[in-house]
Amino acid sequence: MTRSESPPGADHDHRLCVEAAIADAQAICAARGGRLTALRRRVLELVWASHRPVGAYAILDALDRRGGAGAPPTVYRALEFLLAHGLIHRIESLNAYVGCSRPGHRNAGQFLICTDCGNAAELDGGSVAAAVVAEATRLGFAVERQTVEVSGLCADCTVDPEAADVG
Amino acid sequence: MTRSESPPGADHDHRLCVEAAIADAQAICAARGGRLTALRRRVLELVWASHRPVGAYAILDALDRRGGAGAPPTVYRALEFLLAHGLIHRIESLNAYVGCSRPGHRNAGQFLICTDCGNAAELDGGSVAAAVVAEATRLGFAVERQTVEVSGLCADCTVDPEAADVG
DNA sequence: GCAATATTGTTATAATATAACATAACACTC
DNA sequence: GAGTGTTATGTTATATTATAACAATATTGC
Repeated sequence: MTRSESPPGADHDHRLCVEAAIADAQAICAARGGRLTALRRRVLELVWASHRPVGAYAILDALDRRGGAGAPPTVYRALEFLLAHGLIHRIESLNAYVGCSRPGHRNAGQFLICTDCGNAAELDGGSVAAAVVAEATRLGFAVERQTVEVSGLCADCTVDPEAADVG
Repeated sequence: MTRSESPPGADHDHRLCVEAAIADAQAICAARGGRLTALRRRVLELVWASHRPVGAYAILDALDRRGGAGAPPTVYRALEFLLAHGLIHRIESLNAYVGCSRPGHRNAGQFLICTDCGNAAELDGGSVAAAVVAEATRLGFAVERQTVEVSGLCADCTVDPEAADVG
């Protein structure tokens, strides 16, 4: 249930990420009475297939290949469930979905998205969220939800733009 | 060419916003050799019809009613031009477009979006942008572009949720 | 087992966006 | 001011993302 706070990196063992994500999901669903059905679990695994945000229709295709379900609502409903329980995030600027790296830890949904390798790293967001709230408050605005999506080059791709095409 | 930095407010004279936006656009296009054609100008006016982000198809409908052009590419190309020249912004979380309140001033594209009245106020973004860059840099990430979209209740709607349904 | 609820299947369609190619307008030169 | 290259717009078709509406099935609690 505990994971590194730093971005994925080019050389990590991604199976551990997936295992941890599933374990977290089971724990959270158990605690909250949500049902992590086979379908929802498969969708969660597919979202976690890499650290790159995945489109709903890519998930649908992958399900199809594994003999899974056949229509968009199947996937969108599973995504909706996973979003509601904080197990995944939606990346607005990509219309895509990515696993939440610290479910249950009330993170603000802030992402560094590498334009080279496509990986999205989640920030813990304390200072950025605080700056947002401070600025908003100054203008009399009551913050409910923040979407912070920063694109650029991640550490791996800054060093060697070829290196980091990794799950 | 100079405008208030504060959010629109429920009682401002919106014609001044539109006039200023058009004047800015003319100045910027003149300076940069871009052509603010009749179509592009009409689309810019339609985006500026309010401080609420507008969808591409809403613009298309409005053009139609005024006897304008008839197909999506018409609108999307005009939006693309206006985006490229920094005259409008795209709100990713709404798939919609809103006028840039300070074109030419290299703003970061940060927005406070009221869930009640729908208005989107643009931040100047110094402190938030700085926090983002600081956090990213700490992780070795080179920032290229930021998307910051904060939803919540604006000052007008916090005071009186009925009041601010204004351009 | 049976009723109530939650989940998934299925069909159709809405909403947003772009590709590809044809035509028209403009702007520059001679 | 006719010819030419470039930019802009028109047009048709289609891709991509997402949801509505209703039927069927599975699960849970009794």
